[in-house]
Amino acid sequence: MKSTEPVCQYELKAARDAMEVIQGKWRIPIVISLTYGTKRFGEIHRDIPDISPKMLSQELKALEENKLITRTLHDSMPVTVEYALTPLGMSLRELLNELRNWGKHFRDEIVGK
Amino acid sequence: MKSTEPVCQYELKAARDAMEVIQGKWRIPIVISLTYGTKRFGEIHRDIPDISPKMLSQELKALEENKLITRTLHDSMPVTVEYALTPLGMSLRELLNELRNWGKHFRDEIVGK
DNA sequence: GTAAGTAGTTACCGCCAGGTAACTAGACGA
DNA sequence: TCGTCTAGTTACCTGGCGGTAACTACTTAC
Repeated sequence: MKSTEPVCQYELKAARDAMEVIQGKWRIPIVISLTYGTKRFGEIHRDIPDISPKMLSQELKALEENKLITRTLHDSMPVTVEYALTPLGMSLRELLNELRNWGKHFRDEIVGK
Repeated sequence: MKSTEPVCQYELKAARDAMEVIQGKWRIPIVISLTYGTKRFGEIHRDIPDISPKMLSQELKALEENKLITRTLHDSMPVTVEYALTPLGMSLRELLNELRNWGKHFRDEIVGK
């Protein structure tokens, strides 16, 4: 028996691309937080209390580099910064839904039982 | 402004549960390989040539512990071992589809442009 | 007896994701 | 002038993910 599934090589690559962008402990939570609308640094931090400012800052930069979010600086009295999903970031919606659905399913099946 | 999205805490948790199981460089590729049917150690290895036997063995164990796959030993002439998806593993189908779809989309948008 | 194919295991090592703690810097209010 | 809000930055450290190489143990074929 030689190479088993030549077909799946392309499929594998696409899934890996997605995982690379999504990978890590904090990116998914950050994106989910932003699906509820534009938010400031501190607001995201309040949605995800156990992230450190260092990690939040670092992951926001990474997401911005991947064109999933935008960073907008407002010159208001105390300088505020607004983060928002780009269309590409919003296109994660379906994937996030499946992630949540399966997460619930998994918890019911394994942790629940 | 205080806590921003009390709703999203439950959603966040589910997505995190899913990510924890899926996380890492090799689990998704292994599961995808097994969606094409029951396979032996060497066959999976041929589908994913750049994984080392150590990592493959390690990740297969983790997937088995999470009840996503089963390991069956066959006492044939050369002992063979068959890995197969459990129903829970198969329930990843939709999530994997979204992962692939979005991976392609991302590649078109970012790498392509 | 030696090579090749089954399915792994073991030892060793490096890098970086992620955590903690402290610090920065400007503006506002008491 | 001290505390609090804004939004981060910097230094330091640890654990584990993942890589490489070598080795195990059994069977069949040459």
